[in-house]
Amino acid sequence: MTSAGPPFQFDQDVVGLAQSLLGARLLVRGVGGTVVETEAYGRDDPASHSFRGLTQRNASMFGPPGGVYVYLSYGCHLCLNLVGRAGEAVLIRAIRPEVGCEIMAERRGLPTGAGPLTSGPGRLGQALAITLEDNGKAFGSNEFTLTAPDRRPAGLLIGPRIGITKAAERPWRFGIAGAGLSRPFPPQSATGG
DNA sequence: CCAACGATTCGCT
DNA sequence: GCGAATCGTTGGC
Repeated sequence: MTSAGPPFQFDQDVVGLAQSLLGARLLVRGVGGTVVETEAYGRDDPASHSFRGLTQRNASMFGPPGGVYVYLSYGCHLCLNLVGRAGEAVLIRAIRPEVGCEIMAERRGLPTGAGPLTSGPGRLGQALAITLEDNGKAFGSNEFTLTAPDRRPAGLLIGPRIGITKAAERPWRFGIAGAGLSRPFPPQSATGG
């Protein structure tokens, strides 16, 4: 039919949310592609921005499920998150660029068709022109659309999260094998594919 | 108030 | 593979 897929279920455990996001079509102001890499950040999670409770920066993490949480990383990069249950969020680490590739390349300062557009949270934020103004907005709005895949994609990868020092042993990074990942997954983490 | 620290990326060795 | 860039948030004094 004309349906682009089932509605997305935001109100679920953040680990399941991070996995179910894989294969979804993400568009920000009409530009984007398919989510291929995510990380889960929980409420009682030393690596999470919400670990020490509500602050001004992480306030949107405690907002309604389906919200947009944007933060500035290393003073340079704006990273996009999907808010789940209170204090939980999914960092979108990589998408496969499909819609508006020329726009994304221009935003990244790269020639069309050359270089990584949206593999890595900082690159993705730049390619999708994410700003702190987007913090607190909602997925499902005109600006942020998210469509779940008809089927769970094959080739699920599971591994430890990237770039953190606390709770690094938690296998809360998820990806789709063979896609444009920000970094390779450790060996032996492929399942079902 | 001040110092330390990132959920990163890019360029150079 | 390693280190600088860069600045808001955080925690301690």
